Amino acid sequence: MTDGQDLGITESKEYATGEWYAEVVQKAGLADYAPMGGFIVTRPRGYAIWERIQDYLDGWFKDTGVQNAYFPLFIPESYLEREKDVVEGFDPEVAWVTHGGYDELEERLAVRPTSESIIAPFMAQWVRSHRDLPLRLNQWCSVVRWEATETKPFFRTKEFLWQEGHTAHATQEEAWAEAMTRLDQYERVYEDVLALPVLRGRKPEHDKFPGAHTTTTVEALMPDGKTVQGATSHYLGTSFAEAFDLTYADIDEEERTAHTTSWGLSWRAMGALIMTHSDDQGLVLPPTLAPTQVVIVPIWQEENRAKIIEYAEAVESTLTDAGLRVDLDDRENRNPGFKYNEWELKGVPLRVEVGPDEVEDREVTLVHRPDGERATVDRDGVAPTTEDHLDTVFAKLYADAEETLEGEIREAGSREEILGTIGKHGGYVKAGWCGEAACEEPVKEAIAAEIVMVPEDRDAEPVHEECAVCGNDAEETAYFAKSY
RNA sequence: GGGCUCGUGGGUUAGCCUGGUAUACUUCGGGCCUUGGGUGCCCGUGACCGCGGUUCAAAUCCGCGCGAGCCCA
Repeated sequence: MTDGQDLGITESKEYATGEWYAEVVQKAGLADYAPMGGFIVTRPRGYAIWERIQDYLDGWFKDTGVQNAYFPLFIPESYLEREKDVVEGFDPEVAWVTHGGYDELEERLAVRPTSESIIAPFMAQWVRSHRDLPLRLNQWCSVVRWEATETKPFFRTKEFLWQEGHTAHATQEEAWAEAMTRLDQYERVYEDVLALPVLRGRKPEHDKFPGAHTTTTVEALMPDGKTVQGATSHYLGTSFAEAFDLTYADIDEEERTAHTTSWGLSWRAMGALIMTHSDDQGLVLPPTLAPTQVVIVPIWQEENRAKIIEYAEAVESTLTDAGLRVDLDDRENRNPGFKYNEWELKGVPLRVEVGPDEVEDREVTLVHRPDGERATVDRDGVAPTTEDHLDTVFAKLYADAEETLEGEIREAGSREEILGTIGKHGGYVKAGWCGEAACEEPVKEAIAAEIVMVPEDRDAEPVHEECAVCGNDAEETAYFAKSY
């Protein structure tokens, strides 16, 4: 036990989720709080996770016709105003630059809260004919939204890292397909990389991206029963193209307005990752993202030390040669128990122990981070065996998260039942809904739960015939949940 | 938006009520010791969130800020 030494995690995930989360983020070395409220410093171990998420997504984007570009951090006010819905949507949380050095600027500059209004004008310039379409641009950058509400590392910070994709297409069908391709990729990155099952859906009309025709989302459920909007993909229709004059000459020489999309995933994905898999021992990472996938801890006595280190080093090169990310922890002044605890805190998915017993029998002992399961396996073929165990660790994480999700989708037929069910269990509650934002209000007021999504398929039959709140005919199924 | 709690070396913390010398663990640097779940010893570096007030004297009391966390809306 720690016995007064607070090297590890001291808060309980189950009983003090917020404090626990803050402690994991800091003690696992992912981030520190910056001197300005609402900002964080991302440390190398945290940034490495983000880089891996980037690597996966960026590769898929490029495989599907996307090109990366970079647009300025600042957006002139006059540009921002060209799409009035966007201005109104983000106005309260835009940070403004008013001075350059000692001089007041003639026109103030917005720190981008999102970049549609600076990217679209250039897309309009670059698109002349149908031959220039589709145009698919993406940028990895940070944006600033001056949130009034409380912040939490990675989940909600005033500046956050993300990617924003912006595309233009000749037809609605193509643009819609584009939005779906990106939603598929977001679902895939959550499920295959982060080991987090998600729900796919649409945002209700009153909660769409400002100016969008349709906003689609992937939602992940956190262990405290709140949902996180994991990523969004918007079909913007022609409204943005109209505002920015993004038109093209079609094959029949007619001038037509393009259909556009935008889509983004932020480092909030990391917040969901940490929150879901980690435990009272500290960080838990899936092998796909862990900066160190395997840590080798040698266990020696004075007389056999050289032999054991040599054996451990050989195991290290075998695993490294197989392409795994391996650390050999041969620090002198730390005993094995200390090292176990430290690497568990830092989220290394698999530990390899080699001591006199293993050397004697030409074996190694593997220990899974999530549950401590151990297996002693042959030294021969240790690389493929280790890879199998890493796959198993991933599967365990996914299965746990999936089990949680499946048990947390419930139904309710009345306002009281919605309130009662979410109040008692958290999670998602499906209910019939007439489509009026007004029917969300009583639920929002009472327990701060919202309609976080509706089914992707607009024609899907509602779960009940009547709106659970007003009793009128239900148009669709609303998923109510508390949200991060 | 409303309420509550908290802020002391890099991390964790004692001291605060009852004003006067700041405690310990850990990290880090140096030295010794040496390992199957946070090993022990010695030396060293290192802190009272900011501003104002009360006072001979403020980490401590008061006010205002800033920051963090929680609860409610």
